[in-house]
Amino acid sequence: MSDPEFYDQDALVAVLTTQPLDRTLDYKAPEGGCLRGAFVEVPLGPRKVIGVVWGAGRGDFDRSRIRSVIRVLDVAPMRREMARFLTRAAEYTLTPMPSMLRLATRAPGLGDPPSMRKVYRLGQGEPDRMTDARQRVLATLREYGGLAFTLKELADLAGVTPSVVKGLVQKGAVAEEDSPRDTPLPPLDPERPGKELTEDQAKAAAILRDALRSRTYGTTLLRGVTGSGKTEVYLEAVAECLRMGRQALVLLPEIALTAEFLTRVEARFGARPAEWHSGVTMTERRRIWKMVGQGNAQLVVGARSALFLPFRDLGLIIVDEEHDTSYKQEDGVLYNARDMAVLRAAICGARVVLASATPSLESWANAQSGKYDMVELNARFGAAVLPAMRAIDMRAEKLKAGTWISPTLGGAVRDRLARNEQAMLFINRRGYAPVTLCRACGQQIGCDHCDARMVEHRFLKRLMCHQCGDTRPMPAVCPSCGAEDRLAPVGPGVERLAEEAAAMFPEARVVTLSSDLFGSARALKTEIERIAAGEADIIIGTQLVAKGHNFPLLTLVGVIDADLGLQGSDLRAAERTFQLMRQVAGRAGRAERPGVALLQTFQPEHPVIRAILAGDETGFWRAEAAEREAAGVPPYGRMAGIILSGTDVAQVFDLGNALARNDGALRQIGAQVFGPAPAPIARVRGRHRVRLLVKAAKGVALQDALARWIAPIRLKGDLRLSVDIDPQSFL
DNA sequence: AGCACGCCGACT
DNA sequence: GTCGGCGTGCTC
Repeated sequence: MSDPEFYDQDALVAVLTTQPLDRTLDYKAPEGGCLRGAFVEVPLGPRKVIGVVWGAGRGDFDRSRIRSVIRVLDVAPMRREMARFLTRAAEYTLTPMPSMLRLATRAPGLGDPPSMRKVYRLGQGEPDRMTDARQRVLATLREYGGLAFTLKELADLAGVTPSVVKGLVQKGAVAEEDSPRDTPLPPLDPERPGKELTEDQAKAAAILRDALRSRTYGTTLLRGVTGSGKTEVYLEAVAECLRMGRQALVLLPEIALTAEFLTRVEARFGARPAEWHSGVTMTERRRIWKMVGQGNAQLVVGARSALFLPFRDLGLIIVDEEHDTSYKQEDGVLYNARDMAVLRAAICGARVVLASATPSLESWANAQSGKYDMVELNARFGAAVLPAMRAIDMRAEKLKAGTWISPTLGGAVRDRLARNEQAMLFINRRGYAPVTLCRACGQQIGCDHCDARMVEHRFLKRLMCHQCGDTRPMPAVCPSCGAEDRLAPVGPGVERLAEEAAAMFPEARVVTLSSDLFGSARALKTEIERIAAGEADIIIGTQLVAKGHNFPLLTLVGVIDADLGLQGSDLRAAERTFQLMRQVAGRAGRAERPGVALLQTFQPEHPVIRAILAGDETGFWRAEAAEREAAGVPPYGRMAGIILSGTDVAQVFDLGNALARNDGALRQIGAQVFGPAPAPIARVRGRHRVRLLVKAAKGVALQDALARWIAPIRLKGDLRLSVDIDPQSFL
C-alpha cells in the first residue's frame, strides 16, 4: 500500500487484466508515465487487452522480456476505493480477480476514442433563397437559443425533412459541429418538493437524513408494510445525498420494476436518473459508465451489477426489497448484491438503506444484534388487511395418490367459483424433485447422515439425499408410524397442479402464472392484467410472480405445501412462506371482500407455522431464528457450496468424491462436508452439475480453509469448479 | 480467454 | 509419409 500514485515512463507496473490469470503481469509504464488505477491497453501474446495499473511491478519476471503499456485509456482511473472493494469482494466470494475486474468494466468500447456525433446550431450566414421550410428551421433554432440538436431532432421539431437542414448547412445558415456522444446525465433537483409525508414517514426520513450527514458508513433496515410509503421515505434520503453533492444508487430486484420507478424519480427530481441493467443499449451503457466515473450522473437506478460502476463519490445505496432472492447472482460470479452493497458502502463511507416489508432473517438478525439500525414505518391507513389465515391439517385429509388439493381446500375454491371470485393456488417450492413423506403421520423421510429430507429419484427408484447424495431403496412402510402404502412423493409441478385443478373444476378458467412460462416480462404483465380484470377463476403459481399487482376479485389463497421446507434442506423455505403470506395479504381481498389464506400443512402445531398463522412477525422471526440457531445454519453458522460441472457425469462425481475425501483443510476449522450430490440445477446446457456443501461455525476463517482445500485441484478436460459462499437455493 | 505447441489416428 | 484431432501450457 506504499505504492506511489504515479509511475514514470519505463517504471515497472503490475497490470491486472480480465484474462483468467491468477496474478498481475509486469509491464513498463508508457510514454509520459501513468497513474496507479489507470485503465490501459497492454500487449498480451499476440493480442492487445485492457487492464488496470494495479501497483508497482512484482519484478519477478525476466526484465528483457517485459513489454510496454501501449497507451492509457481516456477514462477516469480506477479509484483506490474501487480497487479495495474488488479485492475484498474477491476474497469474500473466492472469485478470481480477473472475473471481478470484468464485472467492473462491463461497458463496451472502453478503449475506443470518445465517439462523436454531428449536431446543428444557428450559423452566421444567410440563405440565398428563403423558403417556408427553411424559415421554420431557423425559427426553431432561434426559439431554443444557442442549443444544438441532432439532425433528426431538428428536422422533426421544425417539421421538415433532413435535407432542408443539410441545404442550410451548405449555405452556412446552420452550423454543423462534432460533439461528444457521451453527454452528462440531466441534473436532478433535490429541492423540488416531494410528496407530503405523514408524520411517521417524516420521522423516518429525518433519521435517514441525519445518518447521511454523518458521512460515515452505516446500514439501516427500513421496515414498512406494503403501502406504508417506503419509497417516498428513501427518496428523501436520496435527495439529501444529492444536496450533499454525493452520488446515490438505488438497486431494484427486477428490471420490470425500473420503468415505474424512473417515472417516480422524474416526478420527484425533475429529470430521469441513469438506468443500468441488461436491457440498456451498449452506447447508453458506455455513456453511463463514463458519466458515473466523472460524477456527471448523480443517481443510478439499476440491477445488482450497478454496484460495480465506478462511482466517484458514492454516498448512499438503497437496496429495495432487500429480501428478494434475485439479488443473489446464481451463475458466473456468485455474489449477493445485498451483502456487496454493505461492503462497498463500508469501504467508501456511504450509507446503506435496506428496504423491505418482509426483511430476510439475515437482516433481521443484524438489526437485532445492533449491527444495523432499524427504522419502522406503519401503514398509512390502519393496518394492512391481513387475510384470515388457517391451517389445513393434511394428516386428517383424504387425498388420492398423486393429488395435492385437499377436500377442504377444494371446497373453499368451489365457494369462490360460486360467488364469481378468484382463488390462487401456490406451490411454495423451487426445484423439481418431489419430497417423500408419509400421508398418515406427515413425517418426511430424512437422511441418516444429514439434517435433510430425501427425495425420490425416478430413474433409480430409490430415495436420495440432495445434500450428501446418499441413496436408499424406497421403504414399503413408514419408518416413523408403520403405516403401509402411505409414503408418497409430494410436490407437484405447476403443470400437474393446473391439471388437477382443471379436472376438479372443469367449468373454471385456470391460468398458470410462472415466470419461466412467459418469454418476456411484457407477456407476463399482460397476463397479470387480464387476471386482474377477472378473466380467470383459478390462478396457479410458484413464487409471487404478481409483484405490485392487486387482484380485486381474489379472495382465497391456498398454499399447497406450506411446510415442505421446515425439516431441513431448503433453509429459507419457511422465510419465503412467511413473506409470501405477507405479500398475499396485500393482494387477497379488499374491504368489502375479505380474503382468506389456507395453508396445507402436515405440522400445524409447528411453532413456525403457528407464528405464520397468527400473523405474528416477531414470533415468526424468533421461532425461525431458534430453528436456524439450533441447526447451526445461516445466519448463525456459515455455509458454502462447491459447484462442479462437466459433460461427463462420472468425471464430475469422481472429482467431487476426491474433494470430499481430502477435506483436511476443512477439518482444521471444524467444518463438515456433505456430498457430492446433484446441484440445485443438475444439468445446464448439457453440463452436469454436482455440489458439495460445507457447513461451518460462525466466525471461522471459512474462505481461507476453502481456498486451501481447492488449491491442489487441477481441473482436467472441461471440468469446472466454482465456489458459492452463502448459497441461497438448496433443493 | 485465446492461441501455439505437440503427440497419436485416418488419409493421399 | 502427412493432415488434423484437441489435451496442455503460456501470456509480462
